[in-house]
Parts: sequence; C-alpha cells; structure tokens
Amino acid sequence: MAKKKPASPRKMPEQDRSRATVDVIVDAAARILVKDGYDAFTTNRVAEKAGVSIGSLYQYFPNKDALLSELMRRHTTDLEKGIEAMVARAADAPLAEVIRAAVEHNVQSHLIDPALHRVLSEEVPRLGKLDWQAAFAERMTHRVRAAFEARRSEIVVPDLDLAVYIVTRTVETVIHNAVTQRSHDLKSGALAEEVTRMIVSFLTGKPLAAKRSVRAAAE
Amino acid sequence: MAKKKPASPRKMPEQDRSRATVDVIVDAAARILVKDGYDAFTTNRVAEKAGVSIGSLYQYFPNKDALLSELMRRHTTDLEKGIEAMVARAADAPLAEVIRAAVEHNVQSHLIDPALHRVLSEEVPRLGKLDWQAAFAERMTHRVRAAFEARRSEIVVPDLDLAVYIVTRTVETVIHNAVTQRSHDLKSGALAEEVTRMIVSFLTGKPLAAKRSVRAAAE
Amino acid sequence: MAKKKPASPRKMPEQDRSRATVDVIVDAAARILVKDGYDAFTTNRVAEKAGVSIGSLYQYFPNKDALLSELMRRHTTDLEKGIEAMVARAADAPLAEVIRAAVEHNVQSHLIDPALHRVLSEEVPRLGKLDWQAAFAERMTHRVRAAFEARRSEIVVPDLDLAVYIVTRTVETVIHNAVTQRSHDLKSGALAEEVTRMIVSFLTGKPLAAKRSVRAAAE
Amino acid sequence: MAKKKPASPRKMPEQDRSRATVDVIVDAAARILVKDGYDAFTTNRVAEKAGVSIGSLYQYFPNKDALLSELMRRHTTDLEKGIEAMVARAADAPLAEVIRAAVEHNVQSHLIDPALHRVLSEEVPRLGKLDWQAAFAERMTHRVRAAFEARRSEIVVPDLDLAVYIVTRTVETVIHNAVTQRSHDLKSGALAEEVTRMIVSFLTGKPLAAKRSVRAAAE
DNA sequence: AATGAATGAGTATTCATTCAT
DNA sequence: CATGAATGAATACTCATTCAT
Repeated sequence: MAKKKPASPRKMPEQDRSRATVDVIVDAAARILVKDGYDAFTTNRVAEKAGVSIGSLYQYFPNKDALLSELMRRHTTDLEKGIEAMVARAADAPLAEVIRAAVEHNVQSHLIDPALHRVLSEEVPRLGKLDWQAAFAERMTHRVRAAFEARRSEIVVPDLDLAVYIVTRTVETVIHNAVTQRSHDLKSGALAEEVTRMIVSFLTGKPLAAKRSVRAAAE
Repeated sequence: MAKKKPASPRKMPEQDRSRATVDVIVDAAARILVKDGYDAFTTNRVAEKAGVSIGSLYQYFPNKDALLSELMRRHTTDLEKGIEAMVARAADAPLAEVIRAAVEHNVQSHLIDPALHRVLSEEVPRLGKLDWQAAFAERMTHRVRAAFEARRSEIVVPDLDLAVYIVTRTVETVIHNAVTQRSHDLKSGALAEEVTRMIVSFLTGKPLAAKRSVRAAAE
Repeated sequence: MAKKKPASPRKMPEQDRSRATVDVIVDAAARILVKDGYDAFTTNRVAEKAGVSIGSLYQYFPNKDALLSELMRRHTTDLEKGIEAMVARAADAPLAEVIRAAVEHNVQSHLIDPALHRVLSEEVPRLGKLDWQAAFAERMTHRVRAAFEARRSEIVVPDLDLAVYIVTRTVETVIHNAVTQRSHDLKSGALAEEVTRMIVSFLTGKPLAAKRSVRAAAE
Repeated sequence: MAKKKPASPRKMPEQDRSRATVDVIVDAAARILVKDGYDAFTTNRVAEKAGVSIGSLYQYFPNKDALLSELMRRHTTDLEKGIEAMVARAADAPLAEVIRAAVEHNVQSHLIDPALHRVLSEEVPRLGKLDWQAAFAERMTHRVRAAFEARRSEIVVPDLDLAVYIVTRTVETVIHNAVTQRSHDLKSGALAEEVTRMIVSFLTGKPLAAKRSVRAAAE
C-alpha cells in the first residue's frame, strides 16, 4: 500500500539543453493526457511523442510518477500565478470583497487549461489526489485561514478551522465541476456571484445583497 | 475515449450456491479495494481472496468492470436506503427543515462504509466517475429539484438549476471529504449544522439563526 | 505432439432419448461451426445452443474432439451415400464413363452441405486433416484402385498407385475448392466436364472428345 | 468472421542487434511449428525458445499473427525464388515445355522446407489460408494466365479461366500432398512426369508421348 | 549524455473438463 | 441420467524500467 518511489526531478537541469528536454517531455505528457487520457499515458509513448528516447526521459525523471508530479507542479504553479498579487491587493478590503476576489480568481484559474485540469483531477489515480491536490489545498488553506483570522470579528462561525474547510472545499469543487458541467455559468459570472453570496452569508450570518440577479434588478 | 464493454452480471444466479459465490466475490472485491487500493484490485487477486477460482469470477462477471459496477451498485443502494422515507417525511416541512434533513441523511450515508466510499470515489478511474457517480448524482439532482420547485417562493436564487447544482455539489463534496479529513466534525454534527446554515441562507437570502453554536449560546 | 484422447462416442445410445440428445448436440455443433466458425465452437456454447447442460454433452462425448469426430463421421456418411450404388451401376462400364460418373458423384457430394464442408476442411485444425480426411480418402482410394485394376489394360500410366493418388487428389481438391471459388462452374457441369476429360486422357493417353465445349460445337 | 488485426512488423529494426533478434524469433517460431505443431506455437514459448524475453517479441511483432505472417512471407519468398528466371527462360518455349518447367519448379519449391510448408498449409488456421496462400496463389494464377494467353491457340479448353483454375489447383495440391504421402515419386521425378503429361494433354487435347515410362520403353 | 534494445512480472480473460447435487 | 457451478492451467499482450553501447 505504501508508495514506492519519491517523486521529484532527478536533477536540476543546469544547462539549457537539459531544460529544453525536460520541457519537451512535460509538454508531450500534457498533450497525451489531454488528448488521449490517462490510459494512453505511458512513459514510452511520452518519450516518443516528445521526440526523445525513453532513456532520456528516465535521465530526468526517475519514474513515471515523478513526471506526473512535475506536470502537476507546473499546472498548479500556473493556477496560483497572480494569487499573491490578489491577496496583497485585498489586504485591507472587507470580507465580502476578499471572498468575491478569491472566488473570481479561482474561476479564472480553472479557465487556464480546463482539459488538463480535468484529466489531472479525475483520471489520474491516487498520486494526484494525495500529493498534488493535498499540497495545493494546504497552501490555499493557509492563505484563507490567515485572511479569516484577520477578520475574525466579522465571522459568526464558531469553529474557524471548520469554516475554512467548508469554504475551501466548496469553492474548489463547485467551480472545478462547473468547468465541465456548468461552463456557461462559469463564464457568465453567475456561478461566481452565487457562490460568493453563499460563502459571505455563511461566514457573516448576514445576507449579501444580490447583485446581478434578476430579482435584485426588479426591485 | 469511450469505453467498450457493457458491464452487468453475466447470468442470474439460479441456485443458492451461485448467489453465495457472487456475494463472496463482491465482498472480497470490497475488502481488497478498501485494504489495498485499486492497484491491488486484480481479478485474480479478488478470486483468490474470495476463495473461488478465477473461472467462477468470470462465470458471474463478464469482465473486471462488471464486478466493479456491481460493487458500486450495492454501495449506492445502501446509500440511498432510507432516503425515500426521509423525503416522504419532509414532504410538507419548511425549506430549512428539509435541507437539514437532507444534509443529515447525507452525513449518515457517508458513515456507512466510509473507506469503501473513499476508494470508489477517489481511486477508481473513469468508469466510477462516469457511470456510477453520474447516475447517483442524477437521481439526487432530480429529487432536490423537485423539493426546490415545491418551495420556489422561498428561494431567492434566480436560476433554480444553478441553485440545485451548487447545493448538491456542495453538500456531496464537503461531506464526502469530511469523512477522511473532518471525521470528528462529521460525527459531532457540527459540520451538518454549518453546512445546513450555509445552504439555507444561500437559498432563502435570510440567515438561519445559529443553533448549537457557542457564540449563539453566549449571546 | 501426440494426440491425447481417443475420440468416439462414449456409449451406444440405446434409448431414443439418448439418441435424440446426441442428435440435438451434433446439430447444434454443426450450426455453430457453419454460422460462427471454429473459434466459436466451444463445448459450453454447443451445449447451450443445443439446449442441454454441459454435463449432458460430456455424457455422450468424452471430449471435444469426439464431438467433432462424430460430426465429421456423419458428414462423410452423407457424402458417401449413394456411392455404392454408383459403383455397382458402373461395374461394367468403360473407363471414361466410370470416371465421369465418379466425378459427377463427387460434385454432387460437395453440394450437400458446402458450408459445413468448408469449415470442416479449412478451419478445423489437425484432427480433421488427419483422422477424418485420411479415413475418407483411404476408402476412396481403395475403391478407385479396384476400379482401375479392373481396367488395367486401358490405362497407360505405369505406376497404378501413383495414378490413383494423382486422380483422387486432383478430383477431390479441384472440386472441393471449386465449391467456394468456382461454384458456377461446379453447378453448370463445366468443371465436371473438364476434369473428367483431364483424368480420362491422363489415364488412357487418348484425348476424350470434347463434349459440350463451344470449340467442339463450332467444328 | 473477418479478422481485426493488421499484421506487419511493428518497427523496422535499425540496429544489427535488432535484426538479429527478429531473425532469432522467426527461426524459433519456425522450429516450434515444425517440431511441435501449431498448438505449441504460443508467443511465450516462441520467445523462450528464441532466448529472448516476451517483451522483445512484442517489440517487433504487434501480435501473434504478425509473427506468423512474417514467417509465411519469408517462406513464400523462398518458394518464389528463381521463378522469375524460370519464367524468362521459358518465354518462347512450346506449351508442353513450359508446363514441364513449371511443374518441376513447383516440385523443387516443395522440397525447400517441406515440414514447415506442411504445418503452414495444414495446421495454421484462417489467417494462413486466407492471407498467405491466397496472395501466393494469386501471383501464381496471374503468371499462369499470362503464359496460357500467349499460347491460346494451342489450348482446347474453351474457358481459359477455368483451365487456369484447374491447372493451378491440381499442380499445387497434388505436389503439396505428395511431400508427405509420395515423397519417393516426388524426388524420382515420376510424379512431375505424370502430372505434366496430364496437364498438357488436358490443355492441348493431344496426348503427350510418354517419356520415361516403362511401358513406353517397352514399345 | 543519449539511445533504444531488452526485460519480465504482471493482467485480464478463455474454455475444456470435472463432479457434487 | 441430468444439471450447472466450479475449476485452473494456459494465453496473448502491456508497460515501467534497466543498461550496454
């Protein structure tokens, strides 16, 4: 049951050629995953598609999982890109605004490479769930917790950890699934709007005035 | 990307002996999945663990997926057990109460065989995601939609479909993940409480008076 | 390399019910072979198609080869039906006429159940070639040899055994293959005509006047 | 009933080592077929006998049939070796001589690797019959037809296609079977002699003077 | 470093045959 | 006699990984 191999790039590519090779391999891996699914994701196939020998692949990745890990690392790096800026910007904003910004940022993230995101989240077995999503989630959790603590007085939920857990889970999954099942609402902003409302009223105990909703417009 | 095989029991067991064999196989399958994960879930291993020959396994299940399907079918049947009664009972109850009942029922469901539930949801590839969860989710969606429509006037969310989507996703995932990550809050009822609050205030636009929370008690 | 099992019906069916069961099994076997080919010819499938249990099949046939053998025996019996009469009738006829009669009889035989004949000859492995065709061929060879010996003086081929061999091989294969590849010529009689001519002139050293040929008609 | 798999070598061996491996595999395949028959012809057994891993076998042959195909291709290539020269040499010769040359060439072909030839023709199912023999036969048919057309005036058979069919079938099968059943006559030339006589008199309608026969010598 | 030939344990699945009921 | 549940050796084929060149 225990996992066998660690999983990190075997060596820091020090030369440009090495870096180029690594890139070419990771790109091929992503292309195969997106185009043909996890079943077609074999090391030999990746090497072939990348135009390098299987030996070269193993020069840079000690095993299959390491390659997958690197691919995930890059993807999450993309996802998190801009989040620091967002956090900084919202430093002193009221809770509702922070939540809105966070939700919208999350939505943006999910529009980066939805196909890859889907495969990584749904088709790739165990490793994905455990190592990748866990690490990503952890970082998110920390940030969200800090933000909540800074606004503790506005929050009615007694157990802050629980609040953080519920909010992060909710935002992540609702948006994630919406990529494939509610892409229209995702793009229109309707989903972000409602989710934000839900989170804010959950945290503050006060309803957030509906913003773009038909009902609101009618009043 | 489409799968080829159908996946239903090969033959209806006609004798008691057959039925017992089928059970013993499905049980072994569940045990292996829970104990050793999907990677260890091989037909030969299942047969061995079940104490039957590999031939017997294939007598009743035309292929591996069929066995997995049956396992899932049994599990979801367990999950849905009692839901009809719950629905009937809550027929005329106010929205908040219906939500609370539904959430609590969902929590109960996830306490039935959490380990199996986790493997089935997270480790099992494709088939699981698509066929099983989809069908289960669909049934849930229908029920929830009906309940919402019956109380349309209380609900402030303009797009009812979107509301259904958000609510079902949220309840399902938050609780599902809590099984492994927040089992204490799941058992104590704290999670159900907060999630219910969140859903209700989201739907009605009015905060639900906090019930068992420390803060509420203090006021 | 050696063959494992003998292959003959396990017991003489003494009761009508037994005979009926045997028939039903053999028929199912033939149907499967013709319809789905040798690959689909499995004992379980035969039993199922025959509407009897696999156990019953093994009651009457000790193994798969025995069933195949019986099927072949019946088929060759059909093939040879009428040959005795033909031989008797041609007892005192001149060589050319005997040949013609034999060829035409062979053609008739091959029109009895051509599909079954084809599968039996082409798809069924080893056993068929060795046991069945060998025995059939042997009986044929004997008859033909007797006929040739009775007309030794008309035959110019020095080695009578060789002549018998060539003639039987030729007639059998040319006609057999014609079933699938020259069915028109087989039915029209053109093939029989030419083959007869070929054999007769080979044996007697004298050309047989062409009979129905266009060329002959034109002269 | 149609077969699914294509069947050609998976990759062109680029290094000498590869070529050697392919050869060693094909040789082992031939040896097993000849020595133990088609039933013993399993991919694992071939790999073992060849002294390579099963993986190596599949590196060069995508499936079992591909290996069989390559084996057949090599065998027929051997069979056809020298036929072009023969054809060229006999370009302007009289019909009788062409036939004699062709028959004798066919005899020679069948003495190349008779045991392999027998297994390939008789034991190997479907694929063998259809793909291999068919292609071989087709090439033969074309050549024979061309030769006949060039000498149309000498031939009395009205339907040339039928003549070609009868002649090719006869020569092929009579000789083929003689490998195992009449090897003496095959080597002595007696069979070739008689078959030639038969064909020539069939085509021309005139008896060919017996050549080496005892009877002829006595007159 | 790069190559790609080689490896072989492991996987799903089939099917002739047995035997308890 | 009949049933059909049970058997398990055997088979084709995959793919992550190694290592000689």
